[in-house]
Amino acid sequence: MAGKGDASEAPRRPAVLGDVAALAGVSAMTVSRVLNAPHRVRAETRERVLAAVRELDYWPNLAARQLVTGRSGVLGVVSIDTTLYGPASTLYCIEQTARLSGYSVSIASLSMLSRKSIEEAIRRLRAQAVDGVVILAPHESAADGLRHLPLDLPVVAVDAGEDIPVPVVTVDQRAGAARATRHLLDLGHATVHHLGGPVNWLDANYRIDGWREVLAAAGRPAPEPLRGDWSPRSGYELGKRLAADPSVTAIFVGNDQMALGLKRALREVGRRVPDDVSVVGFDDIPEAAYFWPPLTTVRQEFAEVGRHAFHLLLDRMAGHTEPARRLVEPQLIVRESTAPAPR
Amino acid sequence: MAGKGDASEAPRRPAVLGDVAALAGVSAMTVSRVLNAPHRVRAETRERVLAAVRELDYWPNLAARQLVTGRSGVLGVVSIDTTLYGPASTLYCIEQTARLSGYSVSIASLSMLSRKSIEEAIRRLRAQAVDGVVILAPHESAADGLRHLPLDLPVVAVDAGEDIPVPVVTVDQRAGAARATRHLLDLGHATVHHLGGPVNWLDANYRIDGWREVLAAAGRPAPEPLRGDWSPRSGYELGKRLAADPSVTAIFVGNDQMALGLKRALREVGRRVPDDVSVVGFDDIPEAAYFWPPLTTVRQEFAEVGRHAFHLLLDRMAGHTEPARRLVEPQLIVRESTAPAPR
DNA sequence: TCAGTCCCGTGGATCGTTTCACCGAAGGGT
DNA sequence: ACCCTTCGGTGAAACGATCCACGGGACTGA
Repeated sequence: MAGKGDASEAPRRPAVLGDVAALAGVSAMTVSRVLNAPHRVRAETRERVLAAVRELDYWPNLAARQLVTGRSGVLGVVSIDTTLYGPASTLYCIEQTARLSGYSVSIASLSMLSRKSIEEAIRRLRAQAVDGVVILAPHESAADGLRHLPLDLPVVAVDAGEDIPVPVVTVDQRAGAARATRHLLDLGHATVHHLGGPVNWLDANYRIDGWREVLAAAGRPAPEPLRGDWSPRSGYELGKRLAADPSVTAIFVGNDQMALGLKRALREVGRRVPDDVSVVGFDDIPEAAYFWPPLTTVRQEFAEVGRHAFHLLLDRMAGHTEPARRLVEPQLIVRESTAPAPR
Repeated sequence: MAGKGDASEAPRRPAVLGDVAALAGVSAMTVSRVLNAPHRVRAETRERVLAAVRELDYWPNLAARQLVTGRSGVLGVVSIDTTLYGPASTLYCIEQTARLSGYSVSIASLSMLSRKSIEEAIRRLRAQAVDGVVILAPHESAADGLRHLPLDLPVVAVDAGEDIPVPVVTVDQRAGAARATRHLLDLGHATVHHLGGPVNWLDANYRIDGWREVLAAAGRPAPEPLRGDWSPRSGYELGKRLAADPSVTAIFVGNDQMALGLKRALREVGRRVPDDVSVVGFDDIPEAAYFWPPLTTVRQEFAEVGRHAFHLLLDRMAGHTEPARRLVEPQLIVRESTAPAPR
């Protein structure tokens, strides 16, 4: 009545290293070698061991391994709201890249960035014995947390400020904003208004810097920027103010979602895009090309950011400690929401 | 020159349980009790131990704990493309909920759902000794993977099909689609066309079922549904076909992004929404309220899905094994993209 | 045949925590 | 003064993989 398979499969206890060794007729040491330094074992023996591994569906117990090696093969990612397009994309790409190198990733998302919440998240990840951490910290109040990190934990930050003791990879927000602004000036607009992100978001501030610099270089007045919260709603609310001012003909918006809200506000008062006012967004979310009109925007290569972050982290874990700042170039995507200034 | 703090802080070896016991003047056993069953220790002793814990900044080594208990306090989430709004929101909420109960979450995102890739992801998570797994598997080809899960691992699925040996929590897609379709019929449209998601996505199919049922019940003809890939681009491409047919006056679209693309196609041939044709989407992404016109759509409460998934998983881990199917009610959000049928 | 490699086994220590069985001491209620 | 409960200590054995030092065997090439 044994059916197929051996009759003694009742226990179902997951196989351990010793079982593999026994089945392959080798010692535990050899199995361990096959797993961790395959080239040091003769091909024939190696095959025999691997066959046993497959046969028993053996997978090494990471906890045991970690206990002795001190390494876990797990990376941590701490991030604010992974529902946002940017963090979500970056996270996704970090995970994909990490997996190819045999790492898993554990997440700790924050509903709020502060020194306390970051420290708390790091502690949780560290308790899990992650080998390294990527912090997605596009927030000013995160900087404080980043300056007081435990020194023995490899960390890299994404979109963090300057003056940070860890490597940072970030999209060159300043350059992106500059490109957007210059594009609008080149179209003949007298000046460019700005609807930016929240006050303590670093990207928001860098974008304002880039925008201001270009205006200054061109000798144009820089209107006071408005600050939204990234949501379409805030773009709409603040957009109503801009829409009411007939002198504004060009608006650079801090992200695509707010641009969407802004465009609705413009439409509601009968101002056409791009005929009456030109709009440039930021991010190039998948929807942007299908807004009406299709949105001119600045594309951020989040995938590249993720890849860089991972590789910088690997460097860190390998002991290289030069703090680097890796800039990823954004790209202006010209679509149909911008046009020459009306006269 | 010791400054503040003790002079012997050179070694910096993280404290272990024994250190705490020594400092508090109790045995290791007592420390362990304080950590795992605090009520079994007198308040005074407990305080002394906790003080030592704080003093040494002690955190238990999870690997060691896990090695003996077999529990890791880590949950796994396997998901397709966490960049999509639905999975991202669900994941976010699972993580938030899990954290409150002391669990961490580890992710395994898939670029493709198949039995093989699911098994592989599960294996990776299981090697990390996760205590349980949530699978976000809105895909038909995932069903095969779900039917061959290891029996000893607590699993719950989100958005999975029927006939699955694990608990499932899902939004009631059929009901959502039915509501959308009925809404359009109530407005006097002769029939409702459908632009759906990819063939092997379960939600897409359930939505088609719901749409068909309502049409059948009303005795209306059901046009052949078109199938996109969720992207605005596909909504646009397929939308051109619908836009070219003057007899279509009402379209129910499988998600908001495709609805966006569709609306662009309609606009390009001069058909107005909602005057000439009414459009209903699905998901209620944050942008939907700011599309032009604001999109009538079916809202999915992903947060609730995440919470339910987590609690079902807790049940499973506690040993309750009745397979449940928990339905979350979607909600029709009527905005301005729908109107009475033109005559 | 000899020296030099390369493979692989032995036996046990190690990582840090939980858990077991048992027992002693202190304190409260009757 | 008795019993019972609660609190806490002892000492050691797990958990499963890695790592160490060493040495013996098999193979190669000259």
